[in-house]
Amino acid sequence: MAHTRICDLPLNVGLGFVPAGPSEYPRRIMSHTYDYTGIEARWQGIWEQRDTFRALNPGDEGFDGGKPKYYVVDMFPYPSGVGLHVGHPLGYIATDIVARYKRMTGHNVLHPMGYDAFGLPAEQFAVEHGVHPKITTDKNIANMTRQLKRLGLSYDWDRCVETTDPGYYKWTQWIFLRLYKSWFDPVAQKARPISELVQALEAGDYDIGADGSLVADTAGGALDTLGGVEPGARKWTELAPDQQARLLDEYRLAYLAEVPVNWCPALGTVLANEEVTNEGKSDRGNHAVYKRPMKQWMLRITAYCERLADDLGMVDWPEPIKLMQRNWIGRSEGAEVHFPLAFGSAESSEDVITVFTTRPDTLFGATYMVLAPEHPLVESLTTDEQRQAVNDYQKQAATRSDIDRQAETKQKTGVFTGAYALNPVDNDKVPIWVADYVMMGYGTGAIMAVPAHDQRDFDFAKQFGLEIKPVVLPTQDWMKSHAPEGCDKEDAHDLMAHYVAAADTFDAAFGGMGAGINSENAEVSLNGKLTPEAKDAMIGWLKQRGFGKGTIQYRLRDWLFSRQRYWGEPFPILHAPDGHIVPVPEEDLPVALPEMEDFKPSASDDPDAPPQTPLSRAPESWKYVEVDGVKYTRELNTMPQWAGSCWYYLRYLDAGNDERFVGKEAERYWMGDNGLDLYVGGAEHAVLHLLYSRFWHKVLFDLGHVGTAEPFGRLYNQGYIQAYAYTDKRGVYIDAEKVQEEDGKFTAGGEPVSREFGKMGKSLKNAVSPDEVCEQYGCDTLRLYEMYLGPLDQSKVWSTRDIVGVHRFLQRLWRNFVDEETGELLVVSDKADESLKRKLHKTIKRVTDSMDAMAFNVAIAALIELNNELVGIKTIPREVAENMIPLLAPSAPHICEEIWKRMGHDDSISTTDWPTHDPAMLIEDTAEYPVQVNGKLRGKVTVPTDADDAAIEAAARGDENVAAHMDGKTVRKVIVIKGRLINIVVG
RNA sequence: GGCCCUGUAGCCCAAUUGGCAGAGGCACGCGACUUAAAAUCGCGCCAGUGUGGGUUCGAGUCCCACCAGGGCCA
Repeated sequence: MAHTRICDLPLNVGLGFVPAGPSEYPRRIMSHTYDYTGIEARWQGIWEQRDTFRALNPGDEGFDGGKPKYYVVDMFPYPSGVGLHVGHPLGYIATDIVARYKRMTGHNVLHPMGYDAFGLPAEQFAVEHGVHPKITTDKNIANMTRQLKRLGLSYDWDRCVETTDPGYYKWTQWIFLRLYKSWFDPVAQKARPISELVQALEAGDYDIGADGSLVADTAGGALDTLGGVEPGARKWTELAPDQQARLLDEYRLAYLAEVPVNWCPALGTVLANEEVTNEGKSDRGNHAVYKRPMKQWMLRITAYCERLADDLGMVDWPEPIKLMQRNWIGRSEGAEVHFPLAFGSAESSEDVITVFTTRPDTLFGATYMVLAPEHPLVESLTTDEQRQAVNDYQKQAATRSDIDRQAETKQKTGVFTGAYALNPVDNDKVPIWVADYVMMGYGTGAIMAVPAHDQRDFDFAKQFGLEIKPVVLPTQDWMKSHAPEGCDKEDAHDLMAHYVAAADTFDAAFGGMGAGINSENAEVSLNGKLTPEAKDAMIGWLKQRGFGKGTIQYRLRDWLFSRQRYWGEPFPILHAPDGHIVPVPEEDLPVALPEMEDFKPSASDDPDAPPQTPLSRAPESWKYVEVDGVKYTRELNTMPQWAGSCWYYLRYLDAGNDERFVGKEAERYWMGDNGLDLYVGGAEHAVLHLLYSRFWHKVLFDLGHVGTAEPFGRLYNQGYIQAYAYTDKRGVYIDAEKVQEEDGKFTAGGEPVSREFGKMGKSLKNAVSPDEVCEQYGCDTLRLYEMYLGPLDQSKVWSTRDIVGVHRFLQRLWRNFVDEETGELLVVSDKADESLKRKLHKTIKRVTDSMDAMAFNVAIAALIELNNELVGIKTIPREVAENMIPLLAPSAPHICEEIWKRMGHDDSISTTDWPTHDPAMLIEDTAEYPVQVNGKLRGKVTVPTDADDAAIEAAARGDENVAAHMDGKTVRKVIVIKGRLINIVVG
């Protein structure tokens, strides 16, 4: 498929400079001052001309397989209409420095860039302005590419990917089909082709249980996780073909399901849980979101919960990000407990309420049960007397948001169903209530309430006068601070007696761990057992008696994968008239988006408005496909924005491949054993993109399409660039550029404004464009400034005022190397003197260490220091110049290329070897030791570097002031730390 | 409410990971150059590390509590 990608368009630096070939390198320049504009445009032209940063794949001509690989990727941007502000390139500059540094240390470096171009803003802009999203997207990509190229970033632009490119989303669709055509084998804990499930079923390895679960046909316990032996199990061969098809759909990793979804009428689409804020609003646009059932595509990410959590152990990521992912996955260990209904027979599942609890050890204290208002059993359980009250309550609950319902401070509400269940441990009748503090979406939508040991249950029980039975003995301290008036808080026995007799008189529930009390039946006793032990004992008993089992519960839900949008990937799916689903044959991919005039989503204020996808208005010729005389309808939803970003790092490896999503050899080489060597982006993607992406990667791994279990071996989060923002007296943001400062007061147009502070961006009107800075100071200055602001992973404040600091550094560097009067190079073949040489080697070490630690601010500081040293001398010894310029080259590549060229090198500095320091040059002949007496600095002594501890100690004792402080006291201890200090402890 | 991160000079930040608190930049002051200013060059200025405890011969660094700012989850 022939198509022109926007990022293929030629460089337009907008400076009237037409890139010249290397042979046309200008020999004479009019002015000899630091002409960053000319230098930067010239070198950017040369790099582009020479393909300097093209990365070779195995098999390419000139590929050197002997070098180690280094694959470094930025989280690719959304091509927004306003272009880049200086906050965006923070990470890009950092990865560029790493890429350039790694090239110089002998690595094959792959450093690509692309665009995540599907999504709401382009579509919304298109709707508002009547322009096709393709046109705005292309325009924005062209602009951002121009901005990025102007920063001198060493991307291999030949590998640029755009998620909206049919040549790209062909493979997004292909991967979707991999998910559709796979199932998750819970025994092997991996995805397998669905055809293997069919084979297993045909071979009779599994039977089908009454509830559709697979039941191992063998007696062995290995397949236990698939479900217990069920009496109503049927053979695969007994099923009708459509039943077989439906059964398979139950196991696919991509499946259609009628599920309660987050419906946002204002956006006219559904949203994933991850796209809904805590306030129950849409992440984008802050519109109201409602729960409603809809038939949607889902991806079975929950099958991978365990591996997604466990495999975080094998990647080098910031701990807080790992923690956030673990929290999001939300693994909790506990037990599933079946409560028989008081008047049921407990023979079939309908007569049982199943709950999940993390505290099975408190089962003896379960004095009532609560169902979520949406729980399917509410209808059948409720007695006639209570029906009216329950129905009213359900209606009322539907209007409250989940957050509202879960707030612990809020007063609890609820209503009795009139029905009872039996606590399996003692056959006590426990009332079944309906209350909205229990969510249908988590666990089973039903809980056993243990009011003595759960605060929400405690509040509820107090409010409705339900029994509070303590079954865990709290700590002394806890009882002391929560005991009611009238009991002796200093008397442990009195406290305990009070608690056991009347836990409801205490002012809170005890949720901690402790010894069991009141927990005994004929077969099991938890009394005296500590919580973990008690849990095990209870789970053992439950399992033995068939009342439950130990399970692991996850917070993560399956991924809602349909959107009612135009500007997204179409699904490669056809619907037959009889409702069954047929995947589009892979040779027919991509299913291209149809050309459409009207692609507006059907937005509405009415939460009950029926969802209508833009593609339902597509031309008939697109919507319907006839195969073998059957008229199929295409799937009319599109994929969410996250789809394209799930795998782009794989496409970079082999961007032009029309045969495969990525060539095997390219994938094996660049992904290596641990995936990406460095992945840099904002922490805001901690739980969305990074989780989805890992999930897809694992599926591809299971199916043998990629060779690593994890995609991103190392992750690094850059901080945000923040900036001052200003509001007028109405609280409206004012353009930061219009604000003036006088005597610490801020005004705009004569009106006083107040200063705030926040992440740079359009909404706070405090964005600074990199174009402005490049024009005024050059991009080398911008690059240095952004790195010099502070540690990369921390947020820092943009201050245009401070840019001059690094700019002065570059000017000073220029003057150190080039005579501004004559343009003459000031590098000479003289030897450097000893102290300068030492300084140089110290700098090499410091810069190298800092580069490895990604502490670019420190690396730059070290180079400024060395440069300041050179200010004092008229000419630069070549041995200094030859080392110093390469040290700076990754950070400020343009000026370094220019000086390098003038020093007589014809090759780009980017291919030069990174300097190495001579350890001998770091060793001084003598060392100065601070001498402490009792930890306080009392003197300094200078001794030969190779002096032994005794000699150092002797020298220290010889110091006059030290001796004075030791006078008349006994020396208790002498600590001599080689190369550090001496501490004499006296007393 | 829980968890995580951060707190060093007027400001941004270093500190070899437990070893002399100061590398660098900004701002400021003085001087040189200049008719003058800018630029440039030179010199100088300033904190005991948010607060209170603890561990240690020794704490910016480790532990506990609190305070402030930021983030994530409720």
